[in-house]
Amino acid sequence: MSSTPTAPIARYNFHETEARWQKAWDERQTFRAVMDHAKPKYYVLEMFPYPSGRIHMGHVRNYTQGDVIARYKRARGFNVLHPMGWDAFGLPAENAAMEKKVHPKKWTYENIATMKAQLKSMGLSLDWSRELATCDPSYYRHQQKMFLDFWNAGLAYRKEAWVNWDPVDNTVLANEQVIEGKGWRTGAPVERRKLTQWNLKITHFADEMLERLDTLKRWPEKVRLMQANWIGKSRGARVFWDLTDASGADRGKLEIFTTRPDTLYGASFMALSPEHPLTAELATNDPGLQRFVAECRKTGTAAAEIETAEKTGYKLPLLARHPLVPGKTVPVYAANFVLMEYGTGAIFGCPGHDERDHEFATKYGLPIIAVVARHADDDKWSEVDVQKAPFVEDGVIINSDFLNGLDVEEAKAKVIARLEEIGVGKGTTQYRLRDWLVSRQRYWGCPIPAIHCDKCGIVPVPEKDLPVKLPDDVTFDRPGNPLDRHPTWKHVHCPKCGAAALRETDTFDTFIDSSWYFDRFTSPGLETAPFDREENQYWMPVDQYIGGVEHAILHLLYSRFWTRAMREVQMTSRDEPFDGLFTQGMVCHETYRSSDGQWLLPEEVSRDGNKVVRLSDRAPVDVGRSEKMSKSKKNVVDPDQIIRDYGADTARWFMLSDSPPERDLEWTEAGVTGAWRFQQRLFRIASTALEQVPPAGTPKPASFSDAATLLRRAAHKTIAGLSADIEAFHFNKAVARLYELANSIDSAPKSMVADDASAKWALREALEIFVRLIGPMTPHLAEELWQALGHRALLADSPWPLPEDALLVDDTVTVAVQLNGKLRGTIALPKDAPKEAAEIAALAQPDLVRGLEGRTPKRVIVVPNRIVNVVV
RNA sequence: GCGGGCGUGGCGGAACUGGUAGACGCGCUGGAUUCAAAAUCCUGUUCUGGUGACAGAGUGUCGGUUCGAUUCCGACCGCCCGCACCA
Repeated sequence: MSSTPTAPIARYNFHETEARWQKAWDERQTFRAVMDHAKPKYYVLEMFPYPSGRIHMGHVRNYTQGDVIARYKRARGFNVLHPMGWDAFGLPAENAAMEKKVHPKKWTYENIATMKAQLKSMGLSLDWSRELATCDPSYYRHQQKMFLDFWNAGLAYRKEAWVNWDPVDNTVLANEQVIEGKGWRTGAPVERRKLTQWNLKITHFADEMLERLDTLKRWPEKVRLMQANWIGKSRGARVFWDLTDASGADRGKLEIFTTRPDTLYGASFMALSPEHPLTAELATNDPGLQRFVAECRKTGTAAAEIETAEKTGYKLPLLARHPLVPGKTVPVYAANFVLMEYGTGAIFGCPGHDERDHEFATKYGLPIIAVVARHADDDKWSEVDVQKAPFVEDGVIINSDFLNGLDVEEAKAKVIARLEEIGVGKGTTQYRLRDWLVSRQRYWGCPIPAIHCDKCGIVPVPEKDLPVKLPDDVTFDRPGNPLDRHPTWKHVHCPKCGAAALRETDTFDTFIDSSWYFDRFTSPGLETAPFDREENQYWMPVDQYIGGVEHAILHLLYSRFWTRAMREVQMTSRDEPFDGLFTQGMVCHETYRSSDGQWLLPEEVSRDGNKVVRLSDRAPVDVGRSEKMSKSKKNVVDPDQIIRDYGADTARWFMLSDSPPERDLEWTEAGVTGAWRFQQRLFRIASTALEQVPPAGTPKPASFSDAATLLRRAAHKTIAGLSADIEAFHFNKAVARLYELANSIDSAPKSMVADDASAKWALREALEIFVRLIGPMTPHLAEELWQALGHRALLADSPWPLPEDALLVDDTVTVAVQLNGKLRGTIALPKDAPKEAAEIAALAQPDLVRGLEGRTPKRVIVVPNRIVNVVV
């Protein structure tokens, strides 16, 4: 028998294993969350997906990260809520309806079924019993009810405003759906239209939402900054200027906003937005002005166009009286660079100290007055020539009567006080944030529960009539909103007077659907309310939210608003929905192009030496830089295929390796096979070690050999380090630590004395620790090995290992010996050795002695347990 | 223009509050195993010089603080992200 080769250790069969454990978790409802006041709760949530058809690698990365946290927290004894749902309303469903002649509902639910199966194959620790889809009337009925409550509380209103209109699709577009001035789907230049639309009063909470950003300690600084910039608070003043016509007759007041009231004495013109009501009024009998306004409207909103667009103005037949300088008047223009949406739609021009005003004044030959001088030493200052270029720095106020000699900040306060005193202005705060326009002329969205009655005006749909359900029998043969042309749906009776009336045919922006789904997860299926107060109180807020940084403003801002709106109508007492936020990086891949410019899929090309060729004809391929995976550039890898070829654990492991989770990850074939090989290697290491370890439950030996202690130290240090890494989202470092422990376990048997029972016990201990530590990352392999180790309970139900403190510190340390700050050698010292001993040992270190060349040390710096630096 | 981030081997990336730069992985080198290959195992791998012990250089560039700087400060160069005619 000795000539018979030992049977090769079986390869890890991930197909069979992963399916088996997924079934086990499913059957035992392992991840079902139930309220339990005896345990601390932990709510882990990843941004729910839009059911576009198939999951992509971005999803895989997002849900893997969330699953690591969820499984880890669960092992640490938390009552974890980790739900999943579908952001199921939206434009792509309608586009599919038009292009593929399939009903949006059918298309959406089929996609959900496909994607759910894909997510299940990843082995995520999700509570699927709480699954929801926002397109389900049982979900959106509550949304409609909340909207009515907000309306009632004055947080929802209709207003006429300039909106982005796609002339091909015949619908309003959100700002984010306008890319470089064109509709994102049609590519048609977006028009500006004045329409009456529904808005939510997000500005009501502008200041609170800004202030509270500072308290979101577990949010990325970057996201908080982006939100702060978006809200855009600036302090300044509103100033009223009396207008006259050329003959001096009174023409009313003009209100402007400025952040630089200190430069009021430098005013040389006034400028109105082309969309300002006064401009419109004057245009009625001024064809030249009409042409000017029309011209301004044509200018695109693209950054490049704005940058290069010349400042142009149209002189109005008006003069403005300076509020502080009796007798002084300045001309009034309509100007293309003044935005109606910000401030009051009117400004005063101070060309001496503003780039834009300077350009305008130069063009129209207006006076340029210096009112701020450069601050010099002491109380001195030097005037700056502002004729060629404006002086925009802080300085000392000059040529400004009672403000002279003050610095900018002092002058602002003083001039505001004076304006208020004489009643021509007041200090104010201005926000960049605008109210949230939520109407969409689209079918596949939540109907807005309102009725238009000729007699009663806009009437809310009575609560008993909710939900206003979307009709199924609609057609997509023409562009525009199918609800609007539905034969019967919109014809109703007014709930107030009973007369014939029309239903609102706009639907809500889908960002509303995603503004409260995390609350709904606390009470899925509840019919009487959006959520049960007690359940909601128990589970909310979300402890850890994970998603892409592309939602830094929109979704996260809207959700923060919706939470406050619910508070306003006494549904909750909460201010913020997300306690912790993590924004993950994108998944990228090289791009490939054939010589005729066609994009190629990664699976269509092959590396041939150092060249890349097309598989079909070996033609050379241009390799482009790594970019975010996108269908349009075809640089996508299908998660399904990866899971089929390598298994879910491999995909998960690769997603966590190497790249820090907040940074972009480059998907490579080599990386995946590397991850796969490690899974196989682990299985082999464990199988080999299992042959040597004592049975489960063998008592801990009274003493340990050196080899045993070495391994135990490695294992216990890994517990401590890995726990810290996971808490800090350093998954790449956690992976590196696990490689190290795997290497230790692998080499341990080789250095083990044959009959060292303590080392064998330590080997089992290290293996058990290792298996528990990989549990959150590669749960299937971990369960398999856990069972192989002789455990009957699921690893998913087993607690996280705790390190023995005594094993976390070494009793000897390696101390570096430096000569003039340069490393010469190292010495081994007992931990916490006295400084004197360290110095003596260091000065005896042979490499140092040689380096000293007989010189006497001038000074010796000893940093305990770290370094001894000898200075000569 | 404003705001923010980042520059470390051939590559992805480590390095706690200033204390042995390059952990871990990929790739590559040489070797073992094999008829051969794949897989696996062992060895080496920042650069330059040297057979070698070793020496010198080195974290975008230039300077500063310090016994000691990837880390702190100043100036510059490059890349990335967000916002942008916001008064």
